[in-house]
Amino acid sequence: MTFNYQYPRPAVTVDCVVFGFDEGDLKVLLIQRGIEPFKGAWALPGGFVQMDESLDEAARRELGEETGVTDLFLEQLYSFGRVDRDPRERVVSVAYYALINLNEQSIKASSDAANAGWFNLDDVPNLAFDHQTILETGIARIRGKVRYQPIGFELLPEKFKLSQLQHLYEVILACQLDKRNFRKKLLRMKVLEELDEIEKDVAHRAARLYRFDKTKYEDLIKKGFHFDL
Amino acid sequence: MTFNYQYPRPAVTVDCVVFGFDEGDLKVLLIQRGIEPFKGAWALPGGFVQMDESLDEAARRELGEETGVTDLFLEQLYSFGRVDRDPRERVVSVAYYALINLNEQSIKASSDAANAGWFNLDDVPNLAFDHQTILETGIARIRGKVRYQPIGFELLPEKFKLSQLQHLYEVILACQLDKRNFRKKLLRMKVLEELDEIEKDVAHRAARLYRFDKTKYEDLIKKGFHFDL
DNA sequence: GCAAAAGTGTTTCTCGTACACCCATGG
DNA sequence: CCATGGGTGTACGAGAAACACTTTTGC
Repeated sequence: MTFNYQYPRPAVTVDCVVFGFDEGDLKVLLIQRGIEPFKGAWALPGGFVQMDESLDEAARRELGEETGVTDLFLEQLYSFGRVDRDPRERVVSVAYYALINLNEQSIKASSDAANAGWFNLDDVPNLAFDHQTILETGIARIRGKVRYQPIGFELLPEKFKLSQLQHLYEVILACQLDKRNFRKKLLRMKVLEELDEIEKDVAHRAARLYRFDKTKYEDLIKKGFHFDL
Repeated sequence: MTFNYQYPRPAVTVDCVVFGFDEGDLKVLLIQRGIEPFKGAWALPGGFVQMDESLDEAARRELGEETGVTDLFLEQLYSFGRVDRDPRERVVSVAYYALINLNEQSIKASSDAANAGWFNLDDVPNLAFDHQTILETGIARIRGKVRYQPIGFELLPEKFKLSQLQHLYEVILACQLDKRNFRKKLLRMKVLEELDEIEKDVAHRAARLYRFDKTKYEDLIKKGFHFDL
């Protein structure tokens, strides 16, 4: 069975830049391609958009199939349409980026792809297609967005220490932050809920745990509050 | 002649939200549709992506065909892919937004479309397809982006008065700004070149003209400078 | 008692904000 | 001389930045 159209059409795919944070490093999920072209090369997870699903749905479906994770932060990134970005034929790819906490979730490390793995951002191999560009666009996006949107929390467990949060920002922004100033700033914002719990079984003073309070955050936004760094 | 594919494919279009500023108001360019569906309704300019052009090229070509303007600020906005966004068939639209100065450029007010016109933002009619959503996304984008990227200058003539710039910001951000503080802030940034020229033939004290210095701006960026409001 | 991370305050300085009057020009 | 918009300075307060020591815990 084939489908006939009066004019030629690009194929439409979604590709996902999935960022994970595993208690120290920011990583990205890659899939090793099992078929040509670029067989054996690493690539971003993705696939064709079906006719009965929206772009968002396609991205979420692909991610579920390839990682087993369905409940994550997912946002459209950019669409890539260079004429020759796929050697076989014209393909337009709508890229998404996702944020995931690698401690809480257990990620299905493979699927129909030959292999899958988490790569440290400065240790990424050459990627298939224009996926290097897509990845760079994704990195630029979270670098920019983390400063004025509370997306960092998506990469942490629900309950976290302030030092974890600070370290996350330091990794993403590639800079050093002052502990006291960081704490003052975050706590002054009033978007963190201070929990009664503290971490357990550590060989040093146990840290207090916090939780991001989305409700409070949204209330503040309505009042004109701007999250900033 | 028809084109046959093994799997069905969405059609791919580009749609453009073209913002213009005409010495007082922020406007958007709309086209009155000459054909079904939504014949007679107003819509964003746009059209199908050809197989031999990238998405950016498609947007620029459509804009050239419908407005006669080719040299303008154009940036990808978002891709829209709701399954039923076009009643005829599945269409994925990659939306762009463009900024244009309506004083300097003379806009070809029509083309193959039945009619075209500039609409004040709070005077936009019901739009075809999901173009209302696309327009709102575009408005949200410039509202957000104008604060931390120097895109406002794209809407002004090359040489402008500080009061024009301030008024532009007031319109886009829908707020009042203090004249003295606004001037101090902008001049402190050192991205404006103070020209020797002043405006002519006005029934009041003539204003000094300024020009945005892109080179200085890019130098500052490299040094870690952040444009902000 | 030592290693390792948690937690805490003060000072300085920059910048955001609020605010009112005189200036230049054309008609 | 009047209407219109152009142009300027200061005082206050909030928050950014810089900076070092004590606390708690497990081993």
